[in-house]
Amino acid sequence: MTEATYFILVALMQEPLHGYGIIKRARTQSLGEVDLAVGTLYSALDRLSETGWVRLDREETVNGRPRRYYRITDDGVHAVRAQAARFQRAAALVLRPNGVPSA
Amino acid sequence: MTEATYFILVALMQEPLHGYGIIKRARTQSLGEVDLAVGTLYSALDRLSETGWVRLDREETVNGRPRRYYRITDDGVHAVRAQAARFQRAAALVLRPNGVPSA
DNA sequence: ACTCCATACTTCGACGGTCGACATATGGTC
DNA sequence: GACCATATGTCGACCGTCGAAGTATGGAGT
Repeated sequence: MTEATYFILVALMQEPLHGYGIIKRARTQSLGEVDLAVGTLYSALDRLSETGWVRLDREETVNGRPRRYYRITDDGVHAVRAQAARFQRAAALVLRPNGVPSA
Repeated sequence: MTEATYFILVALMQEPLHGYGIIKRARTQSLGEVDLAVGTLYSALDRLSETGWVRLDREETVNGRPRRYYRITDDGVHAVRAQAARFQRAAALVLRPNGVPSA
């Protein structure tokens, strides 16, 4: 899972959001480190819909223009937790150099 | 920094290694999760040499064939520590949902 | 009024990194 | 003799990221 995908899923863990809302939440949650490009977001959202980690929650019409809200699925929650554990282990290799396999 | 780059740098933190040794160490350190493809490794090593995070340590000749050992630089150590901290924060968003910015 | 910015979705081409195959070579195991 | 581990390197294909352009509204500043 790429970092972009991870932060999209994390953003959706609290509540369903629309595309632009995901970009904003990822930015604040990463303390400004992750700034998703629109191209990255929408293509990632398409991919996530196909894999079933995210699905369309509802569609609103604001000012005559559609606003699509996405919701994370149970599979998505499972995937993001697994990735968090991988990040944790990867970080531990450097931050807590105990238990590092010597070979 | 990509995950491949991260695990290459982590592998080199203990001691200088040659290409194939990096692949093996990354595999054991990641508990089998990261299996660097040769194409990924050598192109990443070229990039890391250019950015100055890694440099050629020494060159041995074994069975008439060259064996190149790479060493991580101080800049490289700094970069990998910074990335470890980012991984830690990313993981904490999911594993310790305290202190998550609400907006 | 006009400009600029934030909000909001979509598409597209360029770019960068990853992957696996191929090439090449030796030594050990089955 | 076949196969695998060791070992370096190149190449094209593929996939994900990026930024720009297009489109559109509402609010703030000049």
